[in-house]
Amino acid sequence: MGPPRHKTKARKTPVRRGGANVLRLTTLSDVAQHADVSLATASRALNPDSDHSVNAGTRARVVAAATRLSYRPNPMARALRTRRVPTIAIVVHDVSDPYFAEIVRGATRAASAKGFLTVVCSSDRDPDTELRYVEMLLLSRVSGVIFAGGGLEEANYRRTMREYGRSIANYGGAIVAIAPRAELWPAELADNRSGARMVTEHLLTLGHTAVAMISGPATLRTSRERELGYAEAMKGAGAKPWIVASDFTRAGGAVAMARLLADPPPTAVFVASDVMALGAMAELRRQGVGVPEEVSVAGFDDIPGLEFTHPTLTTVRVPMAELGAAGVARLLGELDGERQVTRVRLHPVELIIRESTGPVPTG
Amino acid sequence: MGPPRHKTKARKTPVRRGGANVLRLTTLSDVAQHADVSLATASRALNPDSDHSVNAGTRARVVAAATRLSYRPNPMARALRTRRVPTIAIVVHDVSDPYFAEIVRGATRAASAKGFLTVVCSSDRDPDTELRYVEMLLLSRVSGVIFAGGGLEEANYRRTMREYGRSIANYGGAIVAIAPRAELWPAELADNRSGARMVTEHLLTLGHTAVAMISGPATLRTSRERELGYAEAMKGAGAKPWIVASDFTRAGGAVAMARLLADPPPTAVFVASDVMALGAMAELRRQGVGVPEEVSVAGFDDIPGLEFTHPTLTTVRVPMAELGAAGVARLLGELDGERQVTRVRLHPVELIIRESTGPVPTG
DNA sequence: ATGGCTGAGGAAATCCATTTCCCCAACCCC
DNA sequence: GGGGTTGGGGAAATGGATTTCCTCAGCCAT
Repeated sequence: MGPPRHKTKARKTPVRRGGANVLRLTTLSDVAQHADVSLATASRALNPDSDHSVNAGTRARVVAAATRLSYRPNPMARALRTRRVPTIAIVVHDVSDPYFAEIVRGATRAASAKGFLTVVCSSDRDPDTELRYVEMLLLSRVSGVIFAGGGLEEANYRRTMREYGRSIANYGGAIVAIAPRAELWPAELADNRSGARMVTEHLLTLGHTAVAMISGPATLRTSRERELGYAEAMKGAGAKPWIVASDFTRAGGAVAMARLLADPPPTAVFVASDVMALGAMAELRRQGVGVPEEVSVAGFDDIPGLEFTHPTLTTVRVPMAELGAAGVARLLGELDGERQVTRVRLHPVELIIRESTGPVPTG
Repeated sequence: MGPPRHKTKARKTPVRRGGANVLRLTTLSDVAQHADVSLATASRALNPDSDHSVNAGTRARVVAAATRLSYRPNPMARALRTRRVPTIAIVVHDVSDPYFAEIVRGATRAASAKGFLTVVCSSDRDPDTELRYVEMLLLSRVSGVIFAGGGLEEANYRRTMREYGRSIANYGGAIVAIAPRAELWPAELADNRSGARMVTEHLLTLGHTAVAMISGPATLRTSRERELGYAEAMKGAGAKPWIVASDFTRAGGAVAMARLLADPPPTAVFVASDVMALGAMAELRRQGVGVPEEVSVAGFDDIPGLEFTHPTLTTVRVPMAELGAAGVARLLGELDGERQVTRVRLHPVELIIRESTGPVPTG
């Protein structure tokens, strides 16, 4: 191999410190030495996208050395220079909600395929928790943030979030939303409004006129979009909208359904999420109300496992995992500077008719 | 403030590069300048755990300056030096499985309270995927890894995993398991065996003698532990064990139950996970078998929402979120060098009796 | 008074990859 | 042949915090 031409400072004997045998992974300078080139050339040979060209032969030598030593760049050192960690973050309201869990699954899979790790942040729908998380993300210089939960309506929250967003953009990070947000970052959204309209129309077509809706908290934009679609369909049929708001949880669905059953009950209920719908169906069963014989129920999202409920639940399929993956793809695109023409892209949803909806009871 | 006594190299005029207005967060050297001390002193003043002492007055000056400038250490620079990122990882089989989702929720919450971000890795129960993830984690120098999914039985997997484990330990990272693993890292485990014994005994006490078990894949240690508890209880009652293995999914549960119903069916079934149990119950309903009138069903885990199934499901409560949190606590303890006397700590589980189990049918 | 120790602070090395300047040779064009 | 470009390579700065190694003053014991 001959004597090294460069005086890249030779490494001292293998480091040991604190008595412990510290692992030393191979560094770029090891590679440079073995390939008999300078650090700069080694770096350029391995990052071909640079503007500085490298002779093909030299590059081959470097690449060979890197392979032989199974060199992996230290992400931290790289991050310190490039000001970005090869990690993305996904901010959800609650990982243990099947809707978000599914999104997270899609996102992590897509991210890891591109060599990115995924940090998951559960805000518990609390503006302050969410802001604290985003601050941590910003300080850690994650490459990007995907907001999977709908935006919250609160003045301070909105202002601070916008500020953090600017900071992230400043260091070269990107932000993408896969749920409706006032800040209007580039977004990949499910077509909530159409979905709600479709499912409501399905219920109307079955002959129902007293179609109530159980919606989520008014502070969540997702609720509002789904309400909008419902209202449109109802208006189109000349029927009177009838909305009860509650939490996006099983218990929330049960409570709301109990409230609906107190008055002369509707013959059909559109529930703004499957999780709530499961709670609502449990309440109906508890009160001995037949589904769909007495009351039809439809949900939204198509979370996994609805084929195993009784009766199986009619719903609107939101491509959750695909949304997560699309969010990642969009994020990485933004990082590469690809400005999309359409800032907000709508993903189609699909009506899935199962057993929980049926014709209006006669008599 | 007077002329600075130290020649900490003064920052050049605010940086602008690439035309973009790049945000410059305050650095330690800013703090040092404002407090009129050297970089080293500033660092030591803000990290009091060091062996090098700092005069109380000096520390106060530094802290004041840091507060005034709202200084936040750059995690990447710190990581480069300390060889560890302030991030932990949790490796699960599938985030969208409610069992793991719940664990992840507990873990992320506990981690963020301590200032750590949490990356989530879903292995899909594939040894190679899991290994790939762990390699990424190792290269990223995460502070620690929590294995939330049971270990897989495969020669190459075990060997490589052990190797990666050594590497992680070498750079000062920690590993903790919250599911049984042959590698036997420090562990916080649910008492699977006792739980399985308890629930089986519950069924036996109700008068059942033909108690079958639907278990998970044989390659998963979690399955094996639960089988062990079941077998113990059966043997104790002089009853013959009867195990059918399947996937840890709703579909897997349904398939296994169908198989059990083909032969002269059991009067009670212990299902090794709630998710499988939901599938099993759906299959029973599909075939018109009454629960618990004809067949009693019990699950394991107590995933959220079982109060809303019909009938509500008897199960064994595993403190999932607490396990996640305990894993984080244990991990951070290990990082601080606290060796626990008990490498493996067992968390008690609790039998939750609901509607799906009842006395053996007469006649 | 002198050697040794401790408390407190500073300069500089370190972690490792990227990037900015330079430099040199070869080549091209008047 | 002189001046200008370009391809290819190197040295050193950079990013920001931690840590090692010094230094110095003050204090105690001999």
